[in-house]
Amino acid sequence: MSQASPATPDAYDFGTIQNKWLPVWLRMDPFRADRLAGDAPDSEPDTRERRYLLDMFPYPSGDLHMGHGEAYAFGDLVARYWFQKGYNVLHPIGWDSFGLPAENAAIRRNAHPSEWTYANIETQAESFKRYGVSFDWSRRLHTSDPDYYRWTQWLFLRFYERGLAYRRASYVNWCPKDQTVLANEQVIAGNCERCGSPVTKRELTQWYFKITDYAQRLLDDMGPLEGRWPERVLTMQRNWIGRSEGAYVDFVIEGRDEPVTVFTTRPDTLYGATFFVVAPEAKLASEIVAPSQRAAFEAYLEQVKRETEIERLSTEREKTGVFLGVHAINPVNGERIPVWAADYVLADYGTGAIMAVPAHDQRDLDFARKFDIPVRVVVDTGEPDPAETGVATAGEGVHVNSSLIDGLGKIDGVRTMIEALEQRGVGKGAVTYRLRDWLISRQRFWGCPIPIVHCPSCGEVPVPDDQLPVELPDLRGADLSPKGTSPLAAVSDWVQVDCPKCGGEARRDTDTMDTFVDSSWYYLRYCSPGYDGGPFNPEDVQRWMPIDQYVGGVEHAILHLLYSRFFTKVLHDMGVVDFTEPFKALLNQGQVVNQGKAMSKSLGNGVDLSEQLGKYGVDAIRLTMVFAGPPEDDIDWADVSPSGSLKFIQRAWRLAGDVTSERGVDPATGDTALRKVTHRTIKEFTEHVESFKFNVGIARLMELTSTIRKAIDSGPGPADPAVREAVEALAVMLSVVTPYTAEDMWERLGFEPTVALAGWPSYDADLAAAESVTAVVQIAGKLRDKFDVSPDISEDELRQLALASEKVRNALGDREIRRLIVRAPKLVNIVPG
RNA sequence: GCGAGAGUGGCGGAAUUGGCAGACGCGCCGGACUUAGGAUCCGGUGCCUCCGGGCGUGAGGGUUCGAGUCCCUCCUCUCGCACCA
Repeated sequence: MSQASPATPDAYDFGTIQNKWLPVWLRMDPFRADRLAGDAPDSEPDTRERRYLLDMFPYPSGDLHMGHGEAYAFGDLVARYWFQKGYNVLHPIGWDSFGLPAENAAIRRNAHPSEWTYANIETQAESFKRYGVSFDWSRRLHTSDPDYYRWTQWLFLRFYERGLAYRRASYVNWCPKDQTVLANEQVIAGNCERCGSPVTKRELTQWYFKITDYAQRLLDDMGPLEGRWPERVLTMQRNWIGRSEGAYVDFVIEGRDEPVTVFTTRPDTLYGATFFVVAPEAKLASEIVAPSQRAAFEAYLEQVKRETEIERLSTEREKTGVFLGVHAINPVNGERIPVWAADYVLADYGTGAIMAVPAHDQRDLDFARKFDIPVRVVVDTGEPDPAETGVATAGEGVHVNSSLIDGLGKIDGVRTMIEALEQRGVGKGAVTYRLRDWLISRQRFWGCPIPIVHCPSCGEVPVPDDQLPVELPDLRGADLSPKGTSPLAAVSDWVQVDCPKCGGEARRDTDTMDTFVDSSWYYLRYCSPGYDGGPFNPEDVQRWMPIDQYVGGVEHAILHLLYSRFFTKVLHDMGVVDFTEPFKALLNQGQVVNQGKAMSKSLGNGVDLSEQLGKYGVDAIRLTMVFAGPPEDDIDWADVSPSGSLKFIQRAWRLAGDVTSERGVDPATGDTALRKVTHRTIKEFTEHVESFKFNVGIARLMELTSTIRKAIDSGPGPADPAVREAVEALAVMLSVVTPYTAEDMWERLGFEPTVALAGWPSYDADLAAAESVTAVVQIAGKLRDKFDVSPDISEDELRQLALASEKVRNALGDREIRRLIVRAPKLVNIVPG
């Protein structure tokens, strides 16, 4: 098509149209936020109502792909709709430009990560422009720019001051391929979120953000997001945070002064505790192990450390463990119970130790049966004895063998037991969360350096604000290959630094931050991109935030979205923003797949966006994405028809060339039947856009297009003002999906660019209202006749019409009418006797 | 195992409060115009049919004058979490 002869008045050629309008738009730059305010400092402000639409910014891995094509088609549709509605719209773009792929590419090519990164950014920027996305290019940012990461570091230091950034030694997730640690959120089913390698554990000292301090608020603040975020994202976040209620209980360990606290959700089963388990990696385990058992314990610990997360998490796996040679004292009955180390207890959840109640917890029962530990029933649920069946009775029942709570049910038992524990000072009611602190340090080069100096005499010293940014050294040509420690550690003249506090010799922290830190605040930077008095200008953030509509993939349901919510709450507590949630509404677009499977090189089913654009043009591809189905559903490229989209676009475009009436003629003198369709379409398309039912909206535009075609060819003809009215409205509505075609139609209709700011068409409610509706007559619920009636027909009139119908009387025969339901104006149901 | 969501033609998908099932598109069939058609336009297209009609929204039951929609049981699929005490 694009290779065909250049566009003549009757031949649509998308290549010609794209080449014609793209330079015009770039020159006009029509999508600047605050567009009505001049650039002069004393100019009037843009007082229109503001809307902030944000698409999740891309990672610059090569050119844009099909997934980008889909996501940005949806985001752009909404943004362009808001522009047409006359809002002052902020629709920015930038790049999440730190990250491992750049580093790995640099290692392969023996180049600097920035070369690969910034080259890809330029490629993507050009592709976005060609794709016709309505960005405000003046606000572009890259998280790998020192101007940006200076403020990432600044924020880190504010977190540090507030005790929300800290370092500790712990067993952490380790990706052996990427040679770096990972946050809990970045381990997907035991595998590295990035590269898919099985994750192992390592004991390392790492930086954390104390997101657990915000667990309850992260839960509570989801209330207002209900209905405006996808339900499944909210559910996933709730599950991830994982609040659970129960109690802390203190157990004395023989030979140790300090009692050991455990968390349990079933304090009511305390009398059924027959052993005690400590996580092998927990410090406690090696502290309390008896000398006689130390060798056995250490062998076990080695074995546990070798296991990958996948092996460890497998539910079929047999329980393992080792007796530690000591006993704990049950605080309610003084009973001595053996203490074991077993890896089914996690070191970093609760207190890393549990009381085991095998009768009423399946995991404890599995363990007890394997190691011949007694099972004592303390809740009678009416089910058979767990010791015999091997099935723990975890449900509700009446307490037995439990002294002070005998005879009580679960709820009363829990309450009474907590009261008793509190009275004796050996426990208390408690809430814990599954959420862990966010591990943010990474042993890689291409990220934001952690602005901390380690001084032999002063300890951790923050880099003073006026010395930010701590810039990455130019490691061109250096060895970046992963070695398990940051490549920065090898750059001695970068690492060695004077201590900001005492001036003595000190060393920089050599880890870089998780790139999810960079992306946790970029949406704030967009509000005042050049600002150098802080990460953002609070006044500008006040004006634009929170984001009215966020658009992006569901793969960030927890990761990025949870982190950003956390950041926003911290900034709120710092007093610099007055909102607590960054994203008022969220739209998750689905994935583009091919032949039922995710596109991948190994499957050979990849579809290249730029190739599709070359074949069908930008508009047809965008339309195909939007028309394929609901935005949140996956699109199988094998099931959709870009050529069908192109056909429709051409049909619409030709209409503009057929209009022969002049601009500005009063459409009221035009054909009423066509006007009704036009106005009803405007009404419905608007509603469908507002409710994100874009595919249904497009269907209405297709119907309008057919109707106009008929009006021109076999109706009132091309000179009728109603035809012009219809085509103008069609062009403006299409502009949110197929901007090039719409612009060209607009020109053919005699207007100047740009159709993008032409203003959304309004509709006449009388014309949009249906003049007649189809009433149906059923007999016993089966359709027997239908006819057109006025929408405001009375029940009586409708009943008369129905009973008078020939078809109805035939079908009814001589049966009695037992009941008659009339729902004017749509339905009559006759129930025969 | 736990949690969430979804099952509608050959396909993608439509269907206010329960009220014409299958909008729109793809594909397919037929026609027009053509030297030609992988262009364009027009028409048809859920299944069965003795052409009266009958049957149809994963299966079975229920509520109702009326169920794709509400309730119960089951089946299948997708996604998330996965020893969280």
